[in-house]
Amino acid sequence: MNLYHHFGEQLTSVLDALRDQGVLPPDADFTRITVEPPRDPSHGDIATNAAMALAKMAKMAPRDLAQKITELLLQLPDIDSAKIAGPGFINITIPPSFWQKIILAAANAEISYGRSELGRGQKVNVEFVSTNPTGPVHVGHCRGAVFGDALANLLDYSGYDVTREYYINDAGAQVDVLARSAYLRYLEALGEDIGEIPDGLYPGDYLKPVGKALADKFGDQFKGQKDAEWLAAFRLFSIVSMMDIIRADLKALNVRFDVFSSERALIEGKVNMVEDTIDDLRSKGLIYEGVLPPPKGKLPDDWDEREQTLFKATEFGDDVDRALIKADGTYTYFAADMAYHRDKYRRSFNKMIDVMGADHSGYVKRMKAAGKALSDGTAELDIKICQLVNLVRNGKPVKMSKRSGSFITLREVVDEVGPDVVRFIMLYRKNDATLEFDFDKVQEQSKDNPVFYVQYAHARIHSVLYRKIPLEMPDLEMASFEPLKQDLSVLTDSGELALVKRLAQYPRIVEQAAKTHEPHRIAFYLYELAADLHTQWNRGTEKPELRFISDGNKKVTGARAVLLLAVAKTLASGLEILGVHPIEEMR
RNA sequence: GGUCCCGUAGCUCAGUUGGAUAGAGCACCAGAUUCCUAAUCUGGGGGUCGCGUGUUCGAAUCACGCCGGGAUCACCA
Repeated sequence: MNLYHHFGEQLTSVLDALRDQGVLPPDADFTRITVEPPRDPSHGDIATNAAMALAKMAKMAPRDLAQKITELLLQLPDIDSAKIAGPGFINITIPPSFWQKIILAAANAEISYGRSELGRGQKVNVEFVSTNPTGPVHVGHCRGAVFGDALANLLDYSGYDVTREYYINDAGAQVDVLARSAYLRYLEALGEDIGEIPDGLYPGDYLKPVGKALADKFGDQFKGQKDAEWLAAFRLFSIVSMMDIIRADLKALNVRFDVFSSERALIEGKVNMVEDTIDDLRSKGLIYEGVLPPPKGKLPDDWDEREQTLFKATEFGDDVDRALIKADGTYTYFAADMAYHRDKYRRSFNKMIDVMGADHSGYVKRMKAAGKALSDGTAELDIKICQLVNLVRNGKPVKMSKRSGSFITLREVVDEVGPDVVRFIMLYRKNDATLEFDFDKVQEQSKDNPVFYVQYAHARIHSVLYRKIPLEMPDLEMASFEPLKQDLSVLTDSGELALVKRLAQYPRIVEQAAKTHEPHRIAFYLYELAADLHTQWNRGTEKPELRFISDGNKKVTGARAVLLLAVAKTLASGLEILGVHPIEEMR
């Protein structure tokens, strides 16, 4: 039940009528018309710019056209008043009966109030995390993991057919390093003294169990053998082990995937898909052998000018053409990624979203160029960049040193503060703004902590509906409670109406968040809804007649219970999109 | 130097995809409150939306140019 869609349709019917009357030209364009809440609530419930947007086409002054529109609007049901304001805005107010419908829509368990059919079942692929399978998930990937998961939830909630996908980068040099590191641990498990892990190999303890497992599996048959003997087997075994760890790490954060795609499989399958992709592009005239100009400004000291196989990325908006084959003859990461995106496209994903870290921002243009080239412009590829997260403890930034292996893992953070806190905080900021994660603040049980604040609102309602009401007003016990039979016309207090109006915004917020691929909008909305709830709760301490449980007044309490139910369900719905549990009591 | 992101109240940040007098939290100031529907409440001050030009009925929002901060910059992933 989207208020603004409803009245948008009403408005369209009025405009159609005006077109039939000849007031508007037959080809009048309605696309610039908005139907939205006015910034200042005193202006009314709904505002439209229709008269201003159409004034030129109608060859009328905006206010004169507004007059014609309002006359027809006032003949419609569910419109109390329609007034012309300012340069030609039309401000509409709607009657209490309509607000009551919204409360019921939100309170009714049968309807998912915020869901929409925006996506119309369209397939969308959300690719995220996609970290190298060389160790546990680093805390730096936390944000992308949460963002991608929440975005997928959001799109699913908005009527898309969503696939969550992880691209395993198991074909580059790193996985060879992984295999060599595992080999050392294998020797260690066989009782050899391996000393310090040499520079350039992965030093982490997490490879010890892998070494042990390899020793159990292969015995000492590879001891002292050349790497050609064992490299491939060790690589495969290690990658599988690392993916087990990564999957478990992500699960701890309640992040889930539908599909794991392997980069190596693209190259080593029956058809070499990377080669196939390059052939494809070549037949479109988008591949050539050439020499790239060195980067402008400072020249890398080991700059080596040479001819390479290049993709004409500049034809699709990139700044330079991009290399596909490395000096050693293997494919670049980009070449494989093109093949991968072509694969997604061929799996009929016309809508793709890649979630990347800030360190990949330089990669966006070439990937978008690739998306256009591979789909002949028919695929929509959006790339979301998650900015850095700065960890803070005791008021000081947490320093991390990759070299010593003392990096902080996703698992450590989740174990310390819990998945709900990590998720909410990561989403309580726009994805392209840097974020501060303060271990002390995010665990604080006070209203300064937005996670606590929102969850507390939900718990408070639960306490009224499921603890207090059964004690004080057994007739309204939730098990047999019937929202439809309550008289909502008694909800007239300003704080109650504020809650209702906030509830009415929810479908619109979800829709905007889905359209812009910005789940943080949900988090901010939930904070505001929680604030309205807490405010009304607090007013009850001053004025007992405003308490949700009104002494001895079953009628009022019943109506307020419907409102609380609506607020709780909306909070739970939004939290569910964010992947945060709507807890029922504070511990 | 190129590219991308950011710049909004003292601080941390929203800002309805171009709308009316730009918002919230913290901090600050002034009151209330020791009560319980547990983990305060109410009110207030505070702004050149980095700067400038342009686009139009209308700009924090769009375009271009500067300034400041961050990320990144053949071949890695």
